[in-house]
Amino acid sequence: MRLFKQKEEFRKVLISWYLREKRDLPWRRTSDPYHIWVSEVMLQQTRVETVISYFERFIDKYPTVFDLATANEEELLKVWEGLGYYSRVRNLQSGVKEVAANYGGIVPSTRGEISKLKGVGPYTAGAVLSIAYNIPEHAVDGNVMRVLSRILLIEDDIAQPKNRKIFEEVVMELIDKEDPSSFNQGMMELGALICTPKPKCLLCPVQQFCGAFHEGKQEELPVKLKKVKKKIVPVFSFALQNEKGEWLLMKRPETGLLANMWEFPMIEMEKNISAEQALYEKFGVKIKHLSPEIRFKHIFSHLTWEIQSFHGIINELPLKQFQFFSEEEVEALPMPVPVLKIWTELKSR
DNA sequence: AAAACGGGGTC
DNA sequence: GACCCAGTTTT
Repeated sequence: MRLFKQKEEFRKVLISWYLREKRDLPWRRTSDPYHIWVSEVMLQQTRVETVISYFERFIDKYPTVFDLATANEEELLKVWEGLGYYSRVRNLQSGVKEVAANYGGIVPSTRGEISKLKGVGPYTAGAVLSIAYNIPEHAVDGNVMRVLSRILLIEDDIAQPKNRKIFEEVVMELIDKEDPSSFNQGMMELGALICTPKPKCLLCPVQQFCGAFHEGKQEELPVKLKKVKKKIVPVFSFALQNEKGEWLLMKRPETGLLANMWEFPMIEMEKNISAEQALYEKFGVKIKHLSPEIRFKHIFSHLTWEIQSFHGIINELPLKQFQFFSEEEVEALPMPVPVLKIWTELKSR
């Protein structure tokens, strides 16, 4: 392909564009591998603008590997609250603990070692190695696959896991050995700013290298076939107070959806059961008066909750496994966004 | 290989 | 409503 003869020119153009146009982001003001690592984990499936404030707060609170290694898990979840994919932060702490214990607090600098850390997959490994240590390793994310599929007219389905290897091999052929950090970040920045799903080819610094542009196929690439059919799950949510005005919250299981987050008791709605019946059957609690609160949908990547929330007062003696919290205590617990939404609504009354 | 795993911005 | 975002882990 044409590009093969112009690899050096491509690198030069890409990197000079990147150095000129790159956004000023907090994690670009540091070379601390741990800080870079944190940013990469936060950025997984998450937009840059969303991550910025979380990153600054997180680094402020946990400036070193050792600060994070010794952090309290519930406090950690609270800092992550609203970011989503909460297993990321538990895996991150697990990985950081290993670095503190087995690597003297120094993030390892080989793909073999860093990839063994919890939460560090092929992308994050390559990103930390190239950005923090300037090692020529591939870091293939959605941006890079989109950019390369267009430049090289790669029509393999990027939703298929086995095809990721194609892009990794291309990057290893193409990467700049002198400045792999700017090369990888340049590819991603290009995907974020120019080679977007709806590409801005007229502004593109590497337009001359782009096979898709020459053939007018930039809108058709990359090929991505996977389609997910989402389930709809109707749920009841019960905000219950005891006679002292305290709130009943329950901690979700330690694995699965929203692991270890706190919520008002929630019940998946079956058949045409009433809220009162559901509450009695699941928790053995009888409520005199259950008043309907807000109804709304909460959309996850793989399912949708249709939430009907209720408010009620518990008069009878609560079971011992139930925990009640004051308003201040509730606010300190990590809660997922749909629960925060109900809570905010209740407080506004 | 496919599904699970959050939340929000955009067109 | 569909897409998709600096993906990884579990099944």
